[in-house]
Amino acid sequence: MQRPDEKKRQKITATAAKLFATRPFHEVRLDDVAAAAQVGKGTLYIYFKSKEDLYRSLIHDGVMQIMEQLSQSITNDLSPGDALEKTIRLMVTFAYAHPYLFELMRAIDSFKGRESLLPARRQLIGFIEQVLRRGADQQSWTDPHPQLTAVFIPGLIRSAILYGPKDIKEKALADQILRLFRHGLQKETFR
Amino acid sequence: MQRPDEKKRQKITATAAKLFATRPFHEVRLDDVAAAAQVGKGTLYIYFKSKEDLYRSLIHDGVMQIMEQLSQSITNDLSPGDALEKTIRLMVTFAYAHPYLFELMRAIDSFKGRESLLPARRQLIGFIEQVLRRGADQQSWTDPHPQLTAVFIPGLIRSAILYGPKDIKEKALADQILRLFRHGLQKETFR
Amino acid sequence: MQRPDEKKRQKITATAAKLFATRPFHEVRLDDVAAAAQVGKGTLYIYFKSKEDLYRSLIHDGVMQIMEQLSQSITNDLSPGDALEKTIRLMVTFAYAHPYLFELMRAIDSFKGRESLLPARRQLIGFIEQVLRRGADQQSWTDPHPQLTAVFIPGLIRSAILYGPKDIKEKALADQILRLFRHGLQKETFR
Amino acid sequence: MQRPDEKKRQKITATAAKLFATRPFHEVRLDDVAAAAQVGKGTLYIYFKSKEDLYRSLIHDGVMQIMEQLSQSITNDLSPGDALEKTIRLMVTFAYAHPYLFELMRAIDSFKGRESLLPARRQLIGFIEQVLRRGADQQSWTDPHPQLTAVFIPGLIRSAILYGPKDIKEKALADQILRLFRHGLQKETFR
DNA sequence: CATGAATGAGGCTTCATTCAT
DNA sequence: TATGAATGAAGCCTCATTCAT
Repeated sequence: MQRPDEKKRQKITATAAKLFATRPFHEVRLDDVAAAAQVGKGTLYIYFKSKEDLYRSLIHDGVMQIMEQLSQSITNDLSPGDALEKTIRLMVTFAYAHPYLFELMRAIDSFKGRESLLPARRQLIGFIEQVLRRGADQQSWTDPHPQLTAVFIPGLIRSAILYGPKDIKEKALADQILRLFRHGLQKETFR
Repeated sequence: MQRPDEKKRQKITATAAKLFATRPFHEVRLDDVAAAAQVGKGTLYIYFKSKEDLYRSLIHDGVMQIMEQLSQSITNDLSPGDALEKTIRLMVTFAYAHPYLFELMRAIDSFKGRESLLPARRQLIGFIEQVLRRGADQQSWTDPHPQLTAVFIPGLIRSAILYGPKDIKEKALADQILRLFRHGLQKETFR
Repeated sequence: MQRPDEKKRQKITATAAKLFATRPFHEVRLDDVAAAAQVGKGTLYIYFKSKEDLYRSLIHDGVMQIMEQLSQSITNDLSPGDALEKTIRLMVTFAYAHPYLFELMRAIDSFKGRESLLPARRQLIGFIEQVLRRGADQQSWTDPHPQLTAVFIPGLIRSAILYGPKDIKEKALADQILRLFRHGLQKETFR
Repeated sequence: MQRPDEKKRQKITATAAKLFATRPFHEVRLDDVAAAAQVGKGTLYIYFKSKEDLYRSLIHDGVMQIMEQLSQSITNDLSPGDALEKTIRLMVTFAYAHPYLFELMRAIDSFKGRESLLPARRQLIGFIEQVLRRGADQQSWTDPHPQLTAVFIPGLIRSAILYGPKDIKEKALADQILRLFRHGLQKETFR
């Protein structure tokens, strides 16, 4: 990803992320992106092939970052329970550090070439699924549909970030998700 | 002389829902909507103020329908557990019956007048929250953040519908969500 | 000019005149005309062939009315000076009685078929020209360009009505025009 | 890199003036303006906010030009009579040099924001009025309504240009107007 | 004759993309 | 590499006109 001026590329990326998160794709004008990033409009086309390419790059880069962090942190020597906890905490932390990413993923799967932008997301879901499968295989828990549960995790984070109470804290969110996965809503006495 | 026709409005609505669900807002052409609905382009503007108004109406109508079904089905004589189960099953059923709605809600919250279309969604979330609070109040379960949990429910359904395994069945999805809420992933010995 | 319902036709005409005088042609919607005239939109097409036909009719009818009044009042037994005075006073009176007409004539000559709507105006100008020529022929006055002077008269009235001081009275306007024609701005002593 | 080009703006202005003078506002297509000016359609919007803005600019610029010429030529050391003559000759000359302007002013006062474009016109009328008042003050002539007479002058020119004999010459027009202002139609014995 | 819902041609305008500088 | 003026395809929307009732 070494381009002529990596600094400038990142300035564009950061600016664009903000704008794309704030309004829907079709309301973001490249004029605005360029102005906000303090570069010429033509400059955008030096770093990105098109508006859609810029947009996809944002998502791709973001998801790739989570993926990298996950693959580094979630090693096979962790117990399945620890792996799941770490996965969730790491994703929640990431969501708070990159408040735009989950909002951005909003429309990602709807572009014409739907297939072309799933890979990064698929990888992420696949990774989570493996964590869940390991837990089921090792009988740490039971899950008839780990593939389904895997998509639940980003789904929960996204809905919390976008629609949840504004004052919810990172730790509270992670705890609540973990609580759900550990023992649902049931009374403490079940534990 | 013809009177404004509710049938025609619904034909447009149904057609538009399909198209808006298939591609992102900015890729849906009103020409196509009109053609698919077999009405003139101008006719759209008899029933809807603008493209965005049409889009918002779809969501609004859909969410309102869920709301109505919920308010009719979820009565206070149900036990909290039954109320939660019924809520989830009803929403999942609705999601399968209206495969476009959850897809549509994708971008809805990003339009300029964000505030203007949340009401319906807020109502829905508020309703779910009440169900959850009743359960907590009556000590059927414990939930430190019912407002957060409330947004989880549509979030789970949405992520399953959009990104889950294509062959997942309605019952399996509802069961999985219920399982999660009832006792998480745990076996007796979980952790 | 006997149509099915002459009352209704006149109501439309009167309403349309007001609207066309208030805004430029392209800003007057037939929807508005119909609503203001309290008739259905389709009804307009019973009385007029098209929007432009409606517009032209307004002018045509108005100019024809002036013409009729002029031909009745300005007879050959009048002295040229009296004829000119009567012509001017009559036109000014008409302008005050039909405040919209001169405003309406604004754009009349610019439509595609420019030639097709001049006739009424030409007749009017021609009539005034005859009055002027008679005065010149009978040596009541001198005018090297009676055809030019003829167009001056409606031009003066129009500019006074549209751009003149709002409080100018009918008599004052007629007097001022007559004064100009009689002895220009020159000092009273010339008289 | 190209800078916004005053030349290009003027090319557009000149072209548009021709077209707007030829047909009424609503029959002028911006496509045609762009094509005739040999610029892209979008280019129009770099220099003008909208079709109406383009139109108004034409008038405004034109009236401003007359104003400038007048303020430069009509100085207080001129006798009132000379000032009036110069004013009229200058305006007539301008009308012949810019055959479109008076035609353009046709509909100008009817747009929604009527107030917004009168300033230039008002200035012009105000200027003429001053010339007339000076003459009256210095007893060069008598005029009970200089404000009315002031609007007469552009009114006369306009009607002559638009409706007068096609072959009338610039000098003949100015002479005729001057004759009118100097001593009306009278022969020594008029009336 | 009267109506107003329906139509669709066509306009204005936007905005991603290009390219001369 | 960087710029932003220029472009023109394409969309939303309007509104004169039609026609079923």
